[in-house]
Amino acid sequence: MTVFDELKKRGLLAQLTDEEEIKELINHGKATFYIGFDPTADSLHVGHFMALCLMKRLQMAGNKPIALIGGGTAMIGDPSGRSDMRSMMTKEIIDHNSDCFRKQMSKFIDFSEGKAIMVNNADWLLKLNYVELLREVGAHFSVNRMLSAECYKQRMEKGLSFLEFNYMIMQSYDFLSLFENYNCNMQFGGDDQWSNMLGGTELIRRKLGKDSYAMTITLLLNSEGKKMGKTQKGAVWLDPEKTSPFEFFQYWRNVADADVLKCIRMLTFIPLEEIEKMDTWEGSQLNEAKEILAFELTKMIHGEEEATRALESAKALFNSGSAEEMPTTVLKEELFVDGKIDIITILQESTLVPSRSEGRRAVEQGGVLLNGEKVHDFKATYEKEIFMGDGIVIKRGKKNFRKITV
RNA sequence: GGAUGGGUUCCCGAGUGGCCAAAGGGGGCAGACUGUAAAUCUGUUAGCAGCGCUUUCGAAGGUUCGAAUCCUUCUCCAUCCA
Repeated sequence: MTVFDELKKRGLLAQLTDEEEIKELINHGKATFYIGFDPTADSLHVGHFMALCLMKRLQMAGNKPIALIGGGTAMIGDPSGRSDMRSMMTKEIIDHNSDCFRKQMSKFIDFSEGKAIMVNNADWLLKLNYVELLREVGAHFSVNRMLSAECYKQRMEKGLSFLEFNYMIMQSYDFLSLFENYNCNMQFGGDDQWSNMLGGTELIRRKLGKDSYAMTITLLLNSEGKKMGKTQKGAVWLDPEKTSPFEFFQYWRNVADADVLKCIRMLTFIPLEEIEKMDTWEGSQLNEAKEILAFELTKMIHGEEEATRALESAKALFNSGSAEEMPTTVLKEELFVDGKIDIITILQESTLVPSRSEGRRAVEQGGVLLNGEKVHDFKATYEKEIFMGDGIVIKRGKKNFRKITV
């Protein structure tokens, strides 16, 4: 199967400027393409991961990827699909984030000589001269056209600053520079980038009279139409310091039935034939598929060892209620009063609850278990002795476990 | 620059002097049911040393026994006019 067909069958392709031409180029390894990543945080997340996978697949097919870190565009902030303005970041933070991105990306993509390159658009964007840019680039953009772009729709109601309005120009300029300096003839990205990417191909056509191509990948949405890879607490990060391998594993282990197969197809490298077999799975059998999904993804990002550990922990935890590998909290000596400690303090110390009030509620509603026994009284106190040795296992709700020792 | 409307808790949104820690919905959390899924039902959803206290309605001042609500200044947003 050709790369193009594979991408298509996995449901990764969203919009393309010229299907035939793109197919031809990427199937024969003739494309030099770029994907931009704005360093808006100090770690990549799942959305970036999809783009990196695409990069990897195309690299394996002999195409040359350019990973562009948006050190310059991050100074502006992409308004696409957003309902409010991004907070402005300082140069220092952007530089730091760029470094983090660079390190994480190197784990997935082979940047050795000739295989792929990494560039930072701060290198050319920050040097631009305003008037010159307006004459050279700005003249080729129609404000009317830009405003009618779908990506600004929400912002047309809430307000759009001139700063952000220029984002499209910057991204288009990036494509032009890469086209001229690196023979980059294609740009890929998330589907929300479509308008910005078209801006680039248009600019290249108008300035240089040459053809370039753009293709977007489907945004990973769940069955409710929300972006996946986000939790109440924020994004699911690739950095193990920000989202532990176990949490990462659990996120995927817990996706809805309706979303498992789609995730496996779009995110993993499992051969399509195998995925097709899973397609017939139903009911509780889908749990197996979820386990595969979680394991595969954890393996890709944190390595096989961590993935196995997460899998084992999860199994042990949900079957017997205990496990070797579990987030552990060590209680400090001063927390004990007369050799005792109360349940609320334990909950709070272990970060199972954010406040004492919530801890009290959790106990009152019967959501707290200590070594498998339901805690009925929020005033319950415990002797220091029971935390000795292996300690105890405390559980809040169905899925939050913590081991407590002294 | 001018006119008008507006900023309420995680989000949307009611509330125009005491009955307001603030209706309703969404989301979250917990319980029941289950398959670590979905749907449904129930409870809960500012913080604390539980029936009391402390902080909260864009910010700072003021009026009042008492302010989310009235006044002043500031600030931010939207719409219309320039």
